[in-house]
Amino acid sequence: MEKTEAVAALAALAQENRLDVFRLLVQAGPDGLSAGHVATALGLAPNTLTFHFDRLRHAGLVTCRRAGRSIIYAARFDAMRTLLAYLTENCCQGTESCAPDACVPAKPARRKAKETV
Amino acid sequence: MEKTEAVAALAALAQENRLDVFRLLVQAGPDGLSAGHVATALGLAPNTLTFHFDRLRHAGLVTCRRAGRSIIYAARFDAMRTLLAYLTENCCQGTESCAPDACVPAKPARRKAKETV
DNA sequence: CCGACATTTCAAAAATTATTGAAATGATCC
DNA sequence: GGATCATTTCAATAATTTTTGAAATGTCGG
Repeated sequence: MEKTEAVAALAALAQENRLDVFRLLVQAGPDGLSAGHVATALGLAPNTLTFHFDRLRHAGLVTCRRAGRSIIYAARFDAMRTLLAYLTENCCQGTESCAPDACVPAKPARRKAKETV
Repeated sequence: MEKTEAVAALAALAQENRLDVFRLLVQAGPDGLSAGHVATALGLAPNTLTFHFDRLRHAGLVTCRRAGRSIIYAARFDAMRTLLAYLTENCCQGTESCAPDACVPAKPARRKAKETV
């Protein structure tokens, strides 16, 4: 991942409304939500929301597709993972300062027997 | 983690120079680097760097301590992990859209027998 | 085709953020 | 104590970003 992309993605997330939007989409899963649904859920003006969607989309963090007269936005999970990996690249000089538990699923599947201390 | 903190941390990272600074500190490990060392490494004016350090510090992403006439800055790995976890909270509705490989260590220690495919 | 709805576009104003240069602080060396 | 080095503070300017309101586009149902 290039630095420019990472900055774009972080800048896209570094705003209260957009962070709300993105997390809502992340929690909604791959199927996404309509623009109107998001606007209602978060209480944002539709044109303001378009502006924020645009920034998220240009940052590569969401995709959109038309469905009838609505437009459905969805989080790009691959982009999110790439970003997280970029932040921790070559981290901690081999020390264990950085634990790998980045994904906290809604439904905890099953815990491993024991972590590598 | 509160939304406000997350926005602060993301905003702190959403700037080219600060992202460089933070990643340099992340790669330097828990011991950190002096302000001057960072300034030289990245070619930044010392007062500009102070401004950026301040933002990183207020966002809780770095700590600083004095050592002689230098001041040593270090990444806060705990804060980084908390932020990453916040982004992926309750993610993907149980689908596997979000993989857990957030930490890519500099020196690959030893590979586990087999990854969970 | 017309009316209603969902979303986007455009332009301007308001707010926030980054960089700069000069001067101040604090620690060390002689 | 005075010179020197490392970093910070302060104030001003420059640049970017967010919000707003009004009008436009595209889609559907009758």
